[in-house]
Amino acid sequence: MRNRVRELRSARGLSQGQLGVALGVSRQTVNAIETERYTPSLPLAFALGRFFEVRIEEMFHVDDDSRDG
Amino acid sequence: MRNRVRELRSARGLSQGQLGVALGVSRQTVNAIETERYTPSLPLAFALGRFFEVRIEEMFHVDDDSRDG
DNA sequence: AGGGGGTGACAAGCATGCTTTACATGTGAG
DNA sequence: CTCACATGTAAAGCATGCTTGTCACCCCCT
Repeated sequence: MRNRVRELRSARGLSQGQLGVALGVSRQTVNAIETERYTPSLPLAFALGRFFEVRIEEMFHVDDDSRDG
Repeated sequence: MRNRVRELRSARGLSQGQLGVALGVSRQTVNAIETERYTPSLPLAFALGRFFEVRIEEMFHVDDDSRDG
């Protein structure tokens, strides 16, 4: 799942750790999402969308590598 | 995670099984989402949004029962 | 030389999404 | 009554999200 989390985070001058605290997840989770080692859960995607004030579909897009599209 | 999947599905006259086929998941998965026994993954939420042509935030909303909001 | 912040990654372990299989209920048609 | 279909739920098992802990590399500062 491609995403713009790093872009949105660094535009706000935050570290991965700071974003993790703001979202209630670990630094490693933020890192893994940014490096696309895994796809966040729907609740975490909502938390990201709320935090950055963007729609989920603006932040994530399917990369043609998943059966769910 | 509250959702409008049942509403959107029945408005289109589809069974849970038919929706499952359209989404590439099992009938039980559709049922469990509609009865809110669990929250779908982000890829499945995307598939639902595409199928029903609604934004994810229009279809799901957090129910104050999750730390991720 | 040493310390600090930021990042990338891996491992073990627990929680949850999703599958198949299976059983129960209700409804409408023959 | 029997059949078909839609729905609700449960259990076992596999896949994945997320945690803590740890190691490594970079850059900057002292």
